[in-house]
Amino acid sequence: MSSEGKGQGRAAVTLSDVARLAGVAPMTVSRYLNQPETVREPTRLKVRRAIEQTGYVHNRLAGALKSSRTRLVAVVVPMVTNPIFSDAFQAINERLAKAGYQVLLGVSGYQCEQEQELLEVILSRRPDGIILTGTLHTTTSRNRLRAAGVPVVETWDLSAEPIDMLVGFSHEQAGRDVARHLLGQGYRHFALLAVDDPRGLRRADSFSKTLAEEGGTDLYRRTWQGLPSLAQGREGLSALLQALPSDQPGPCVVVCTSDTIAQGVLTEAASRGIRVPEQLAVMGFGDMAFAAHTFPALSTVRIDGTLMGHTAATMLLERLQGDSVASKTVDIGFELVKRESTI
Amino acid sequence: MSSEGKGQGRAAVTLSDVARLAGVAPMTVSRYLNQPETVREPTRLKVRRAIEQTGYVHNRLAGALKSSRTRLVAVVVPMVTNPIFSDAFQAINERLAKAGYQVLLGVSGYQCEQEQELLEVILSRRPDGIILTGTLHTTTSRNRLRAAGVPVVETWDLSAEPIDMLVGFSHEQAGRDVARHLLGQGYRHFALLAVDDPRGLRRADSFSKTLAEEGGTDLYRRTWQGLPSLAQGREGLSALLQALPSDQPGPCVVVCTSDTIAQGVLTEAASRGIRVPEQLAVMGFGDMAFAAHTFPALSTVRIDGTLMGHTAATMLLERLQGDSVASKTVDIGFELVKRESTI
DNA sequence: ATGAAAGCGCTAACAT
DNA sequence: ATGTTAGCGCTTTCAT
Repeated sequence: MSSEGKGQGRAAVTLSDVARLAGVAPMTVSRYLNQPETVREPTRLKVRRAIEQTGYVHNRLAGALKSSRTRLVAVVVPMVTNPIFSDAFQAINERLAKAGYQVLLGVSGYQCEQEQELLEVILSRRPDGIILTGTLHTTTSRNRLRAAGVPVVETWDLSAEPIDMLVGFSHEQAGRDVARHLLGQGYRHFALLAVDDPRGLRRADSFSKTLAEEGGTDLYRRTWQGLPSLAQGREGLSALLQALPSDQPGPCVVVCTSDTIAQGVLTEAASRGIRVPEQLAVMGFGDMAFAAHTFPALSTVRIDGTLMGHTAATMLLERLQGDSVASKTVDIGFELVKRESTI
Repeated sequence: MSSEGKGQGRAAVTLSDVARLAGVAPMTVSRYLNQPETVREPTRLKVRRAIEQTGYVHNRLAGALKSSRTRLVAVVVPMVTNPIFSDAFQAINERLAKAGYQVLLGVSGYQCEQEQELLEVILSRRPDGIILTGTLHTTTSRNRLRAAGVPVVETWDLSAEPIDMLVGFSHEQAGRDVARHLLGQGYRHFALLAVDDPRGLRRADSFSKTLAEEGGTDLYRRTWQGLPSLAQGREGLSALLQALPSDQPGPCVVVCTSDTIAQGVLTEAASRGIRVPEQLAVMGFGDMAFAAHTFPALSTVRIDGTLMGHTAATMLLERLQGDSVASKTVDIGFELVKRESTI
């Protein structure tokens, strides 16, 4: 190869090389790169040409070291394969990219010890900000984050004591509202299909508790480990049908902590010729893209992931630009969406 | 707040502070951090204590500047909300994290001009390696990448002229194999539902071409822009049914460039009481997690995203560790999975 | 509007 | 096994 790559060929082009070729000081090139408007057009032209000729690529590593601004934001998600996070993550990235920041990704695997290790690695990169999923962190993590003085946004939850900033919604309230809504529709028989993610579990518990308090009705419950899947929904309904008394007096609602599980329930129902919602009702969570297009269309709880991501990124950017010190908490709420899978 | 954050309080703790407190040279602390086995236990202990006392967090920014190794790998995906990439992305991240590398995320939005801009920003971070999606890049991008001398792995495709390393499968062959398989099963009436992503389109074109050459049969085709969705599948089948002659002599296969679209077709079929595969057959692509659990179970083309991601990361890491200069191409292949949605 | 000096915090290379 | 020296490539700060 004839390239002048850093690996094999000559030393990489530096800002000083560009400056020499352009006949200006290195500082002028730096200004051209960072605040072009402070450089006069004739000078800009010289610099531009020199950059083109040399094929110079700005080195933000060195700049960051001096200025202690990396323009890096670390985003920690539990699992990239869980589509519930995709919209928020996409929105975060979009917003940050537009503002000239880049995303350093961390995957915590739903474990706060793993998150703690991750955070150490992340902090060693000196990100300008950190966006976390959830409010469940080790004490060490919280202390380190505070000590580092990095702006932090926690997402997907509300908590009494955020590390710094927070955007999310109340999972307790979501569970409660679903229970009340279904009780209000006249349902008295419930099944709950959940995966063991911490927030989903809290919704489920809140749901059960509300039922116990306000309905006094029976509840079949099944919990899985890992990611929500169609298979769980199918399996869950099969098991439920076996557990159900044959003299079941009224229709049962299957409440799922994820739309994906709910879609599995609908699928299993279709495969058995069970009519939804007449014989069996189904409630999802998330209002993912497909929820409006299942058959029958899925009643669910809408979470606006895009809004959450956008809000999180915006809060962070505002803090990064201005100096508004106020810790802020934003409740983006949720919305019950009644479609055809429930009465 | 009483924290010693970089923002408000005192200056951040540096490696030299730790060294002073431990009564050793800065270099010894650096060794402790990077190759602890080269430091004797008594010294290690002193350093460990000093780090704990000061709450020191390693600054890899400065280290990277000196050593020109960032331990950063940039990963560019078209869209994080497209679940087809999730498994591969997850596998990449896992493999890299285990090896002490971190992922810098880039989202190209399926546009190679956008990718080009992204690449400039990415290169300014001096990543040790780059993993790209697809082989469609601007000439400028290819040149810059080569000039930078960064190891590059392109994924999700095979191409005559990779930039550096490559792992994927042949979309032409996939389209052809699907066509031949279905012709072999006796199908003569075809519909094709596609989204306009470049690789899906190539599969679709190859499929159509093979049909024209080897089957001479009719083909209904519909293409959407953007991400694959359930809604497209439902809409696509509705439109197809209207377009179909009422005296249709045999069953039709709906071939989709994504499992998600195929799931939509199954959903629409179920909602209309159309029996699959007797009255209508459906073929997906991807073998995503749900494909084995739809009703009926979806025949599809399996792509092992986890394997692809793992392979890509491993190739990169090998290059980063050893100095094997050989450009390598890996064909991970694909597999036709016959389930119940086709005969 | 441009330049000169100094140094961000670490590690490669070379001692000891 | 540990220490010393020098400097990575940029930007802050202070001149001009």
